[in-house]
Amino acid sequence: MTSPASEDQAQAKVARYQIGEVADRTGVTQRTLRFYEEKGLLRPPERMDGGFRLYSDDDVQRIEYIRQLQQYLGFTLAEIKEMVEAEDLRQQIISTFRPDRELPARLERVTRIIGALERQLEVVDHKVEALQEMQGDLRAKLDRVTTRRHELEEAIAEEQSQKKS
Amino acid sequence: MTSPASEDQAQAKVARYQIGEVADRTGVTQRTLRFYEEKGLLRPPERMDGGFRLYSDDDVQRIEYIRQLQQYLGFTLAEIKEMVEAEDLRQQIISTFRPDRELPARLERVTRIIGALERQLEVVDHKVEALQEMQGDLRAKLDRVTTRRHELEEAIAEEQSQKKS
DNA sequence: AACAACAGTGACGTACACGTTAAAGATGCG
DNA sequence: CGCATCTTTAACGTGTACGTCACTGTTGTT
Repeated sequence: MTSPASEDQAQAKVARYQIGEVADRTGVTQRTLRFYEEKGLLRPPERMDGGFRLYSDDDVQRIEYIRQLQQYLGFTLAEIKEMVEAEDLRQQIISTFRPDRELPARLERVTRIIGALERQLEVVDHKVEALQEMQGDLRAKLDRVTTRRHELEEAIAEEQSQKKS
Repeated sequence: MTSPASEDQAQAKVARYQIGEVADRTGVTQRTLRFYEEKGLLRPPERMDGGFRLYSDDDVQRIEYIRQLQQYLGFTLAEIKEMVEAEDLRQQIISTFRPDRELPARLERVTRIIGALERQLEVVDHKVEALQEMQGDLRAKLDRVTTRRHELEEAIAEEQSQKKS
């Protein structure tokens, strides 16, 4: 019974996926998954005996999060790395849940997380603002041009009716 | 009097800037300005006799617009090119302001502009939505973590007062 | 006219974000 | 057990968005 000191929680059904399946599920390539790991965006997943990567549902969620940040929001991988590192810190604190002792250390980590979150929020707020301004501009332009189309349509209709007469 | 058919509007004070000044004003490098021109993001500006580029206020505005799209909104230059091309079409229509004849052609151009604007709006709407969701998530996380900080602070304060007693 | 400072055009270099082989080992299935 | 399929690492290739020379030509100042 010399188990390597792990897996004691009732491991009911912690699903694990190989890289191929994760790639299919998330829509990113295997290469990209390894790349993200290399760059520190993903924590090194477990491995099976042969060395194959085994991803958890958490990992899958995180990959989807990364893609969101990248594709829809235009963050660079470096920025995303900072953001997910903060996320990691949060996870650590949650798992390190011995509710007393080392309170000052815990306080400090929490404070750092708050700082990171605040910085992220600032960036996001700024982007939202810029985008909403754009949205307004675009809508205004669209309105004006749509009006012009109506005018043109009417002008053409008039021309047609004049030809007929 | 065989002028090459141009410049008849009272050209009161159309300011022109050389590339260096434009670079300073907009914060982009000269190299980038030439690059944008090469890629079709900026219309080729006027030149003076020696070949130096002369930018207008319109050009400067456009450069700032491009930077907004790129930096805050995460559009690629290819996407931006599409967007500013639509803008160009609008300008052309405004300048080509002979109010009758060729009405169907004008209608078609207007319709194309509307299509482009609608596509842009769709993209922007999507991004705004994604960002606002993020914003909510971040705020929620921040709330939770801030609560935890208060708890920790109180716990520490308690510990302190116990030491004193 | 001389001269520094600025601007022009290539051409090559670079950082990011992956894609694409290539070669070798691991797994699943009949 | 054999064999196709999958996964591994390593190395090189690619497109985007510029940066960095290097060298030539242009402008403003004295």
